Amino acid sequence: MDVFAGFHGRVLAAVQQLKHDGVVPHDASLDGITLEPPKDASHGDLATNAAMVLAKAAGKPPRALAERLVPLIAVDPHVDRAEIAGPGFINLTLNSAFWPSVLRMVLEQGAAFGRSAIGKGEAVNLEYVSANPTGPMHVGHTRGAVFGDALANLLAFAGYAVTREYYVNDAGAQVDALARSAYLRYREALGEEIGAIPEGLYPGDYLKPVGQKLADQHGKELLAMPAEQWLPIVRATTLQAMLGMIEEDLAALGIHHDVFFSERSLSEGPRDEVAETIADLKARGLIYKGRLPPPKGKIDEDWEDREQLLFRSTDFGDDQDRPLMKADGSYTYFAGDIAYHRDKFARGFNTMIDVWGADHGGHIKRMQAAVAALSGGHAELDVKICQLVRLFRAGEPVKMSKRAGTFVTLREVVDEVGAGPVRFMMLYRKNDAPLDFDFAKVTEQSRDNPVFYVQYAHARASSVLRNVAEAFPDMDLEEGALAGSDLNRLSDEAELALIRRIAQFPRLVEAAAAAHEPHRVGFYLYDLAGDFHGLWNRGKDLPQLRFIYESDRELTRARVALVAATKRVLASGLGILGVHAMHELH
RNA sequence: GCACCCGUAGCUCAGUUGGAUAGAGCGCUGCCCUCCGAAGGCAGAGGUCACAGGUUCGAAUCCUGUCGGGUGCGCCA
Repeated sequence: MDVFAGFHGRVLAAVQQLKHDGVVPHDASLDGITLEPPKDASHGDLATNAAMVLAKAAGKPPRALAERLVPLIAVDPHVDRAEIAGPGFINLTLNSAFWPSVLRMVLEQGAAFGRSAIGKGEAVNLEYVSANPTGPMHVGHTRGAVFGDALANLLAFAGYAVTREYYVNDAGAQVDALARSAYLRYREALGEEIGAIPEGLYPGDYLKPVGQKLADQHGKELLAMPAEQWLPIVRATTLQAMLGMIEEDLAALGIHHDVFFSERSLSEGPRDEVAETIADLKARGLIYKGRLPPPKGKIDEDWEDREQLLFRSTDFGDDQDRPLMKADGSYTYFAGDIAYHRDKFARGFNTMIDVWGADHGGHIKRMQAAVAALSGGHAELDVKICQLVRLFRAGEPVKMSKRAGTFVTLREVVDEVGAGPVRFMMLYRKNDAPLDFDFAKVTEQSRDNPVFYVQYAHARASSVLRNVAEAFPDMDLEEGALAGSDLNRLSDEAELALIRRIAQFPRLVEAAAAAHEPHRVGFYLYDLAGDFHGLWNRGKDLPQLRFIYESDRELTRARVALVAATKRVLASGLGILGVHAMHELH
């Protein structure tokens, strides 16, 4: 619940009054009216643009409207002053009783502070990671995994019912290649000399245990079978092993999915959902047989013009219709993906979010077109693209090559710097901007490293609570008890600045959730930590500003309440990011 | 050629969905501290928000075009 919601209501009520008085037309829209803390603190605690938004509809200058609104708003007992400023802003200065009430709210609500109901329990399907199950996860997958997971946390915090889903690409030719690779390892496990792994197969050592397992389970019986027979067996065992490995990799980052959805099950389950989907789209008149122009910009010698089954994605804003069937008669990946999203819709999801890698940006429109088509416009798909991560070691780029086998795995990164720093750094950037990840930087203890800076703030707050327990052993440090302290004693500008920042947390959560942008939480935490450290530093010069002030027990108690509230919001924010809040640095 | 993303301080990036004098960290300059309550602190300089138009009370933000960088462009997933 936004701590400022009451004031927003007050502004809207004032506008209604003007409508009632005939100053503003009844049909004037109130949509654009905002009430938010201004960037510049000299503009008061809250500012509304109501007069400017309504000026046109009312046919009156903004400042004249503001004159009418001010007295209506100023009756609020928490509003000290309402002033007209600039082109027609109304700036509100809240009286000193308001800020302590915010702090009290934080301490009384505890972990619930900042939680929101804007999601209204709406079911959201969030699909992320979905890495091909052909080996361990590498660092390139990490960003999307962390992003998706933090976004899920954020949406849950904002009141959505989130399902975390992993689409298992277990149907393509690559999975057969994987199975053949495992079969070689199986023969190897039985003592055969297999030589080098052929081109096109997966050479990684991680398949050796799979080969061993196959040998343990099946002995030599697979050797006697024709490929059509052993392939499904080996494939199933290998996929299971790969998924187990991926789940472990994800668990190292604290990531757990609710649903692993098999691509293969779409067409090999009890129903052929891909065929159903195509029939569905056909019934809607969105499928036809036609030809596509050859791809431009590069010469493809294998290109041959042919008639194929196409989906009319151009009807929904795509710039080309898209094929559903390959030359050999099997479905394209896109056809399966449509069926998959149709399945999500059938499961009751009207809001879907997919997290994809940068190389799939060109597929957004067609997938959104498909979702619009198969849901009759009732479902919405947002696709979040995570740009590349560039790895650095002390400023030097880390060279990676999949072919040379020098790529860095997710596990290596987590083992080296820890899950928390990895998560925080991966989230400390907009998802659609490239990200530099420096192994040295994330473990550095300085203000330059936001992970450390935020963790330090939480640890420092914890430390204060430990110290106060020594100075005042009988003081009840539970949040609920601290809420009862005399918070009016907090009057220093640095203290108020910190409270103001805390007060913004609920609004920030809602904005970040609405925009699907978890990175905003990370930046907020950095600012919050800055305010907290700043207050601490003032206590360095001015001992009377220190949190623990032994000659004034009640003042100490009020300040400790502020520290506890800060700690709470830091912990909640870190919780959204999925980063464990540390009580001590080491 | 087309589509999408990006272009903000010397560097790395935020910018509350269109608000007031565009912010932070690093780097730079100057001053202070060396306290023990763990990252030293404070202040300052630094900007044509790539460029040109448009929309309106008001644009870094929305629209059009240009330039520059990235990604992708049927039968891979």
